Amino acid sequence: MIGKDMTNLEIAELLRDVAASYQLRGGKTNLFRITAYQRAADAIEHASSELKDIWDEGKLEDVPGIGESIAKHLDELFRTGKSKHFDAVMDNLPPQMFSLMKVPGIGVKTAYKLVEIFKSELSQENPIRDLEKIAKAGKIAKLDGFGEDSQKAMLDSIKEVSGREVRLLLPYALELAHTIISWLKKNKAVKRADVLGSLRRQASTVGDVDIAVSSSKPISVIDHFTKYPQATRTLEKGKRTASIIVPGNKRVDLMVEKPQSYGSLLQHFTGSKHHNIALREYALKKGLSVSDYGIYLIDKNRKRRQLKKFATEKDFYNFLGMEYIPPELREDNGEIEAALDRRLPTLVETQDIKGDFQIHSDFDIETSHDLGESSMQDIIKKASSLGYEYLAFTEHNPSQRHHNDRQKIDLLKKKRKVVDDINASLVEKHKGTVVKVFNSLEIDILPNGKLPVPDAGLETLDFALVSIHSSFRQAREIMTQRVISALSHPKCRIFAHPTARKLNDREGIDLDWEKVFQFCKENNKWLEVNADPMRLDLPDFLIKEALIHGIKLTMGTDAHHTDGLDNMKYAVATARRGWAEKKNIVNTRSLKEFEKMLELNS
DNA sequence: GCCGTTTTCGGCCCGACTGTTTTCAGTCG
Repeated sequence: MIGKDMTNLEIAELLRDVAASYQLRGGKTNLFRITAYQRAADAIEHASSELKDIWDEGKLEDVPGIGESIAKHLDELFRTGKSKHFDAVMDNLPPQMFSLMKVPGIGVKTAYKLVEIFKSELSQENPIRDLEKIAKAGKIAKLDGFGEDSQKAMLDSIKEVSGREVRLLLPYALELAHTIISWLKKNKAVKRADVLGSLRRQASTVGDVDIAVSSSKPISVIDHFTKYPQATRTLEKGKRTASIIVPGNKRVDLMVEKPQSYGSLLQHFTGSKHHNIALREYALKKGLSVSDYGIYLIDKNRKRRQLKKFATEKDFYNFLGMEYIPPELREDNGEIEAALDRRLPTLVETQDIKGDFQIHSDFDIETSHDLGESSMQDIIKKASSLGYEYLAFTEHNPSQRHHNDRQKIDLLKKKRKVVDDINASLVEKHKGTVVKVFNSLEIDILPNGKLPVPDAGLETLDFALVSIHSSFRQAREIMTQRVISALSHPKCRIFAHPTARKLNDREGIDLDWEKVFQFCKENNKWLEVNADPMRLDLPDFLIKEALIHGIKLTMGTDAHHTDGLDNMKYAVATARRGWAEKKNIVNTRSLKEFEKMLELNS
């Protein structure tokens, strides 16, 4: 494989393999080099742009965790397809061991030992499958340092590892978490239970579910937890924590803490790991040692003296001289510095939203894509119940293939009249009643950047969304021009689900975001945060970039049924992860303000 | 190997659980 073609994930994996190799060759002397490589791997895996592009711009060393040395090796990797240094470190180590390490419970030492012993039986193509055969034959239990229990655990892990590829989307993860919390609350010893981890930080997908319980009887709580009826296996069970596997091979972790220290546990277990590490490193410099039990004061000899406990997270952050940091921001992305300077954003909330800007009704304009299932009237009723003042009907454009321009225009005029009639009938009964519906449309951006709707059709609209539903793999320059060309029409105000990604399914398109951001800023175009749990698009890291460029966002649920309007909270969550405030979101404005913004450019 | 609101040298987050052990190594989050 040429280095240039490597994805961030593949490069991260390579660096982790290098770290593992160092661990094997004298882990003691290389202790910090190992963590350095692991940190670099983490940084690259979480980087918001492709490392290749960062390398193109000569900015490898700007990535935190990549210094002079690793940058040099990566440069060689990108130029020539390999790094002599990485190769030398991994030289003489059997490649099978790196595969075996993908099985939970098998680390560097175990993997190496297994390959040494079973070298002839472990193929390079699928060593995990071969290991399963070996374990099934009972050969693991007979080894020094292993037994029946570890052999069984190994077999269970191998069985689960293949089914764990797909990460849970937010709604399913939430449902799972709440089912388990309901079960936990059947135990009287449970004072309080909370969803923590990446689910509390509202990440777009969730790998496992973390739950914290406040209780003075942890043993009883843990015992009850491991008896969860749907659990397929107990992974571990201690005095304070436990883990189970539930159907779908999802892992659920539990931690229990006494009420007086519960704030510290919430903080610790919410993560992210990187946030906590950065926080603890900062604390150390201040003579404080942070753990999940609280904060220790340390003396000159680095001895821990006194433990300060925290019942709430707010107390915890304030003690460190910081503002309370909302969970969505805890990614070690500048939030600690901002919290120290008291300049954290006041994040947008669901109740700030005054309208939904992507809804598909069942009004049939003969679209090429899917039609909505609910009537305009039912949607208005639902929107009113959510406290909205306005909304936009954004069915897909009439299909290209089955209509000539005349027919498209007729269809759009028909819809215009229906929307006008509805608006004439709407009266404000009380605050939070929909008083205006906008006549909009979600228009495909054709591969050549043109719109499948003639100008006379566009004229019937209040404003339009444009989005990509085909030819996802165009080259960056072509794709960028395609988007800008479509957005150039004065009626086109919103670029909907801009990356076109589908979580667990499809990567986003390749765009020159810098150019798109600049175009949007200069021409008063808005970027959508799509609330569909499969999309959550713009993604959080691009939202943060867009806001730095001074771009405004809109929020739409992409609902095809009245139930879909309830998804707005997921768009809000994604925007919060991108540091968005109320003022950054167009549909937090009053109807009057929004209409003024609309006139500006149309 | 990385990094800097003490530092360009001397630090580097903190803890739980398991299995096979007689005090701990390995793995994980």
